[in-house]
Amino acid sequence: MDKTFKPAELETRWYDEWEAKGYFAPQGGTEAYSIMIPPPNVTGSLHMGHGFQEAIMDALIRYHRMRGYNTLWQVGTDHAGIATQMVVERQLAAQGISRHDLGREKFIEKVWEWKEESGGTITRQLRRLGSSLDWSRERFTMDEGLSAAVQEVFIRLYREGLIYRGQRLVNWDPALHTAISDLEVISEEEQGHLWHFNYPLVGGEGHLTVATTRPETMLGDAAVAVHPDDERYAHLIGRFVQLPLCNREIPVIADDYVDREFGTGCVKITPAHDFNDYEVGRRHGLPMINIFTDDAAINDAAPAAYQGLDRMEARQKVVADLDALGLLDKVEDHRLKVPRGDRSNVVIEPYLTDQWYVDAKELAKPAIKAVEDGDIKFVPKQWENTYFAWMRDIQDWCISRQLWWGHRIPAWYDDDGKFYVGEDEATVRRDNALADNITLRQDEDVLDTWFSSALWTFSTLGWPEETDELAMFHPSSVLVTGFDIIFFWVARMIMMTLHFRKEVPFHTVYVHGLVRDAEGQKMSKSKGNVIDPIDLIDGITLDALLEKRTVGLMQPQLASKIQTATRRQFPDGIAAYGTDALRFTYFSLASTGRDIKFDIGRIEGYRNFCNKIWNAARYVLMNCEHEDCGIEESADVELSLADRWIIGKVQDTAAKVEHAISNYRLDMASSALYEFIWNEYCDWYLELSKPILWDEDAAENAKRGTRQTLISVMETWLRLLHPMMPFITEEIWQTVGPLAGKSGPTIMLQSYPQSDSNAIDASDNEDIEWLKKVIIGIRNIRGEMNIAPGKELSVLLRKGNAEDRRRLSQNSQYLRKLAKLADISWLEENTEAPMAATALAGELEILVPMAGLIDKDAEIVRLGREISKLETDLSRLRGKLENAAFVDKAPAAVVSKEQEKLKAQQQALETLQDQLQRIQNI
RNA sequence: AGGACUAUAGCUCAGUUGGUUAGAGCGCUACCUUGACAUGGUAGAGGUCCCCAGUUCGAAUCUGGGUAGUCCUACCA
Repeated sequence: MDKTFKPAELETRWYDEWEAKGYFAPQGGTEAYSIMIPPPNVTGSLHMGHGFQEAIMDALIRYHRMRGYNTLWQVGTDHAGIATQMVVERQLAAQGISRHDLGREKFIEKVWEWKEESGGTITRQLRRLGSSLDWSRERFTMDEGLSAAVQEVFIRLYREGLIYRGQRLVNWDPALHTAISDLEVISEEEQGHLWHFNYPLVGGEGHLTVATTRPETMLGDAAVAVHPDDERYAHLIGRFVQLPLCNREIPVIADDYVDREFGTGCVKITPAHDFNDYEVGRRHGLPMINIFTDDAAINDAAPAAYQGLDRMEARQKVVADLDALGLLDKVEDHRLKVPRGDRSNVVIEPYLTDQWYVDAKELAKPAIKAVEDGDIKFVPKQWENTYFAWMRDIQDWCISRQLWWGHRIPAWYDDDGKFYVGEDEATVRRDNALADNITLRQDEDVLDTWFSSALWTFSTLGWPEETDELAMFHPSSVLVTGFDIIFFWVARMIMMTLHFRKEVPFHTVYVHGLVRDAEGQKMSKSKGNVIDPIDLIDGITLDALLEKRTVGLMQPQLASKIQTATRRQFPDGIAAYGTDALRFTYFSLASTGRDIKFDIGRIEGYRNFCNKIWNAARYVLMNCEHEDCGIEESADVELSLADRWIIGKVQDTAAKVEHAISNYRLDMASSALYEFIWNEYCDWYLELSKPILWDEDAAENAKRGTRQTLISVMETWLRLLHPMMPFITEEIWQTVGPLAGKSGPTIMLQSYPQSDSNAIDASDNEDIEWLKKVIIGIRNIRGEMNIAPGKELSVLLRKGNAEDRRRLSQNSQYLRKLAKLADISWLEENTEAPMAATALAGELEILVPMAGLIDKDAEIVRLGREISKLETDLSRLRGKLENAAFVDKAPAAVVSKEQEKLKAQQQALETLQDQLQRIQNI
């Protein structure tokens, strides 16, 4: 084995082998465990959030697979309607072509080409992460099977009256020319203005002043509203005002939607261009005057002077014209929330169109109940509130999109605009007895991407067929996802699955945090702070990283700023840390209810951990390979104290890991393993094994026992660690496994260690703790007194009880070796102790004679520090115990524990004070 | 406007039902290339657990009120 761990080569080697041998496929068994991957965008690439999420899922999957569940991790990708179409359109635009130049059919061909070309990126990256996905069942949301499921769901919902077509105000994206759902609109506060206009009253005297942030919409005004109880305007209700620029008269109406306190208390009502006004308009039977084209330019419903102007040009002209007429009262600065499309980033317009809707209210009812009843649990639980809040006030879901890439809506129109829903044109004709001479044309629109993702848990398993996979793996065990798509995806999956399967899609929703950069900023291309997980695995030079972060920016002027920041943060680029280190970093940060600030220092630490593991294996193999490790049942072995202790410790660790994973606390599982492997197994046990293995006088069965323990405990923790660090554990296990008597082609399919508390012996633990205390006491003196590490010491022991004597007699070998002692012996009663530095282990006094080694003043300082620590501690303890209320009311066990502590500390203090005095008196 | 989350060492974070001397990693200081490992070892320094009040014998932990930050939802023209 190499001296340092080199992940690159063995990772791909093992992944290829696992995949080729089919280990990722379900292995059979009666109890199922399944996870459906949140399908990434087929043309996308992996980001840190994916990396985090996949790592969590893979650990859960590997853990359950090893525990003998029939385990399926369903893989697949999403067609991501708008996102993908935009990419292809942008490519075409670079060649000066629009999708309309190509026509629908040709354009869709292009998209499929692009999918074939780029679709492998993300799946390749998923493999690099070690994800044990069942590639043999890979699905795509526009597969034949999934498309059939989409169609089935649409038609059935339509027939049940849960999908309908209607004319409503929608969020219209004037750049993409499509409706989008409320969730796809991002509203953020921006600086704007509030314009105050005077609308003259019809019949002469005076005017009403209205305020607006969007002056151009006045061209579509249908009324002015005041509050019904507003005395200022009560007498005007029912009269008319002259709508300037338009030569129309519009009524003054009363509606309690109006806030009397805001502005003038008069609101212009534009029913076709504002969601609130739309409702007011409906209540009052006002005309819906649409003044926009699809591009949000002014259409011919407006006065000729404005027709054809873009909305922003129209805004300026309206303001200028009103000003010219003396009707502009004033302009104020005003902060307002501006709605923008999450993809296009252009300002969204409320726009009156015909669209398809899902009656979400109806579907939400059982979906709410499922969570209320605990059929679905959120981890952490607080997300249930978020879910309820949204579901209880859910709005109908606009599912049609005016795009070409997606599932086309299975509806056909005749020339009268009458529509028919069905599988295909022929079926529609037949079912509706439509003559051949009636022309039918299919709805041009496609469905929202999330419509097909909502069916993901069951459509991937073959629904609407009742397949064996559905029976076995549905409902899935857990959904691992970010909170950002609880509404987009999680809620809709719950609704659709309950409706069509009458069962939940998953039993648990594990919601993880967002991965942010070191400053806590969201990672985004435009911020130039994106880290590609693959670059953490393979490493990347500074130049390549700079290139990656600045190429293809939407706003190229940001490039130099990004370069500066990148150079500052990664002056030498990024080192190659390997997949296992990256995964372990994710786990260590996966605590609940908290976003992750990605700190490069963490991954470095876990890279070192990999190296530690590697070298521990080298040590173990060096001592065990080609040696008798006592793997036969009948082997004559004697286990040392250290052997028995570490065997217990690994069981203890197994219990901790099991508990942590069952609570989705992968951070706790990872830290339990880290601490055990590094601080117990490597730091102590490997050291404790040396006195036996290297002692020529040691009995053969004792050596055999230690070898057996070395190898079997390592083999056990390799399996414990495998779900988190699949590669390094597999590589080492290949050699270690057989030496421990295990057979099988891969660690992946070995059984997961089940903790056995019988293996834990309390008195062995105490003995080792005692040993550690004595060794640390001596090392402390050594370190503080600057005694050369190689210098062998002669140490005396004093006081102490029978247990101390027993422990010394049984463990002096360990002490000599680990504390580098020439000699350790008891100071006989009545013998004068030499001048010495002192350490304490309970009652036991450990004396390191000073002769020539120790500086008197330094020891005085050291003792002084120890003493003052004890004194602070003691005064706190005394205060507590002198408090009658504490002694009376606290549980007896707590009180006696404090009393014992007090006693021990007092004794320690006295000892040290004596010692200090003696030294001072020299 | 409503709601959620966060605040612990210089940095990134643990701390499960209130009882620890408040922990880890990184960083820092000193010493050390000892036959697994300098991507290492040994020892050490470093904390007003955001602030204020309350409950309690006892609060980092529970309650209330602040402060700061992050986010979600709904929005006033």
